[in-house]
Amino acid sequence: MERNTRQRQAVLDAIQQSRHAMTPPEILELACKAVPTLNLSTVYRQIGSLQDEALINKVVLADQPARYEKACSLASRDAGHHHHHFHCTSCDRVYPLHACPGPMQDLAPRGFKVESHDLTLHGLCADCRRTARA
Amino acid sequence: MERNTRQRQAVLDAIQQSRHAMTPPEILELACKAVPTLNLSTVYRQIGSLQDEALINKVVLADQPARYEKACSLASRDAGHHHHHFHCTSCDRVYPLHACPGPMQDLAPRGFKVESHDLTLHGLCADCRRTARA
DNA sequence: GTGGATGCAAACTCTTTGCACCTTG
DNA sequence: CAAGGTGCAAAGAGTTTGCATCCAC
Repeated sequence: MERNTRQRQAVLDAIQQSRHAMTPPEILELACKAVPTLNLSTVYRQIGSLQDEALINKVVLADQPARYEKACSLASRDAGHHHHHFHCTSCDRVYPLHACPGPMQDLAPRGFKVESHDLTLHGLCADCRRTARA
Repeated sequence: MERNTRQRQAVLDAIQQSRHAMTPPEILELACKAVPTLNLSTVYRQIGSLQDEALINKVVLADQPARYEKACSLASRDAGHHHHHFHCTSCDRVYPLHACPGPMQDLAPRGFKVESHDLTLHGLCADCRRTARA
């Protein structure tokens, strides 16, 4: 898939314009504003090719539906820049984080070899925290 | 659910005897050795009540099927002792970890409030590492 | 004996796929 | 015009539920 259809552009735009990772139904809803006939199957298919082309990343958190975010091409590291996520327990949005606690070999039992890690923080995002205080 | 049926005992035994977290089909397969007529629905229902009773924990890692592990009642902290997991990329097993890098408030953007975190390490477990070296 | 648990089948959610029609290059 | 994409509907995994039967208490 690489043909530049309206559907493809609508899906890509939806994901790139959002500050947080979105689920396929959310992507559909947003992209439908540009292409009303857009179908969930097409969203899934485009999500598939956009991932292959490394334009977007799949973000799956424990016990959460799959979400997709724009691949932040930090100009430096070519493929999937290592990062983590923050999950707001109030609005249920997932935001990218740019910090990382670093290597984790010491947390594993002796004999285990750590090759990578995933970290998710849960709490209140700035918007929800502000609202909660009002 | 609290009646002590053979099915309940078989499901609980299967989960408690394992050193690693198991998926529902794995639990079924193991528990079927004790109760051959055991059904996946029953496994799911028992998993549900065992969780309510805090005898087992659900472990869901990104892009992985749900798994269940015995709740390690460290005698100290009553409910769900905070811990993380190690996922072996070779044998696909999930092991509990007992170490934790600690609080993570500094990794979140300003304005965000961190309340908890999930961490998963990926790599080779001791068994697979040993095999790989042979 | 009776209410809760079980087994089976059907329903549900999320995702993928087959196929005829439509669109991009 | 031809290759590839789209929309719809149906098929698949994983999990839940309705219901008649069964069994622990």
